[in-house]
Amino acid sequence: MSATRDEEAAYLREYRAGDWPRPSVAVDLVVFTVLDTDLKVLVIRRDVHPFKGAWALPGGFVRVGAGEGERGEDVYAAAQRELAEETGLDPATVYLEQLYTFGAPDRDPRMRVISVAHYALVRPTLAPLVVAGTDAAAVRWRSVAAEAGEPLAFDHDEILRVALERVRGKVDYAPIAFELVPETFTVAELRSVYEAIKGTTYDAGNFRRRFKRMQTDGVIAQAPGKRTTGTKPARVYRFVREGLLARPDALADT
Amino acid sequence: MSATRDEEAAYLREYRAGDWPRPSVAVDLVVFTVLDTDLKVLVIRRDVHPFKGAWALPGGFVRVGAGEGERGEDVYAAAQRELAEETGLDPATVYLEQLYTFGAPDRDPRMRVISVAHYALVRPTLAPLVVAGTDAAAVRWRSVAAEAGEPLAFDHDEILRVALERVRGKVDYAPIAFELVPETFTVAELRSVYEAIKGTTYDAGNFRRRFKRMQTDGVIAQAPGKRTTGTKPARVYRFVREGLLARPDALADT
DNA sequence: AGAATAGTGTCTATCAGACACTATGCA
DNA sequence: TGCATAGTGTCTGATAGACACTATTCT
Repeated sequence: MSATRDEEAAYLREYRAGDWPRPSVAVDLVVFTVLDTDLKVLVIRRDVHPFKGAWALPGGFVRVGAGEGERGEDVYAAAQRELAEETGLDPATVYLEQLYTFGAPDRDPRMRVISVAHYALVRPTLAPLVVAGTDAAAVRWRSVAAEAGEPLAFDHDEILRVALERVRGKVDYAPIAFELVPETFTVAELRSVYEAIKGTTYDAGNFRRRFKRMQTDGVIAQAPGKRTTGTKPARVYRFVREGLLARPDALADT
Repeated sequence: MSATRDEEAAYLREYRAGDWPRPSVAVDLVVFTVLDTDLKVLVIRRDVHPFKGAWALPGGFVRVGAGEGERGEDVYAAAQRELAEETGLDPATVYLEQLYTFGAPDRDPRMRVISVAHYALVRPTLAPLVVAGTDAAAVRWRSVAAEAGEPLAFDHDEILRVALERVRGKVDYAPIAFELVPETFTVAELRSVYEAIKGTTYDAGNFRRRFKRMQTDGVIAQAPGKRTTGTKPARVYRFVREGLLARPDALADT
């Protein structure tokens, strides 16, 4: 056993990475927010070739060390870094999760690029802080509605489609809607987020009942004060992350 | 617009991939089956360094073209190829789906390797066909039970954990259990698969009711003949893949 | 006063868990 | 004949959808 370990140490000392061709690995980001009861995705206008002038998802390459001891950054760290660089958002304030890896050989006309897509959820209170990064001519919150605009660059329409599918599915069993409301929120505000994500309407009364269940489960707690969006001021609540600990398996991924 | 396209064509003609360091990209496979009412995962004994002699998940590198025109294979195709090479299974007869991408900088002691993990579901009727591939000393169906054996090589215990989580969650809303029974099956056989996956027991009567609902929904159809596993022979059924078309959004990923 | 939203309560259908029960084929 | 498994039926509690209704505040 120890002999095997010594042998392995020797093997690793002598090991030189073969010269098999390697792909570039990128991260692409599907950044969502909800503005005016509408689900939006962040797109940037490409300032460089290829697809110069087209809208695209933000993204960039994973930094890989040159070999000798230096290994580079984690894939998730790369997603966080690109989020900060390309949008100006602080990763600590944003929900970020790996989505799917897209590896078609010709998805980038320049060379072989395998992209590990992630999606992010940004509170509407933070959405206005977004600024264009260095290699983008502009940033825009685009509606995810089907009719919304020209095709995106690369396979980004496909990535967006998968991200939408994921978020629409996950919102039913994981507490991700809370990542798309301000720190404190009213029942109607949370309902509006669900409606924007699912693309349907929910009965106000029934949604309220669901809301109350989350409150008795300790997932939601009342916050001080009231907020008046329309006519009558409404109570405000906040998300209790620790409340989830009471519910088994609710931490599946968050 | 056309000017831009010409410009882009020229750009691509001139484009030479930069010499940024690139990672190796691999696929790892979590291959499940159910044998003797127990969920098993396929592990191979490593015949080479590193982790020589340890059990590991099957896997291998994605083939990337050398550049000039040749781009190499799709990531999913690489997973199919590795499945065939390392286990002898025909990818056409096996359910295979991308799981998650593992990209910690030091997950492989040799060099930077980013692995796109997939999971596969193999019918018990095909499980005995598995044979060891070229760079494995042995193959084994190992129980996924927590107490089952020594740690796996690399971060494969973590990959297995994520795969289990995915399958346990997905079996409740997608028809993946049918990939783990023979072409025709009894109610008890399907129940046994659910029990193996979830690690619990289901009331036979209640499960039967659920089964019947799938039948009226057109997802399951009765097949000719009966099968006798214990005492009394039971009716056999088959999965009707097209039956899902009647149910909206049931095709989410399958 | 009227409009609009906040908030409450009821009826019904669906589904899961617990469990009692009958039916059938094999040893 | 007994036993194990196949297969049926009932009761109860939780939840979602539809919808009627009251309460409060702003204009």
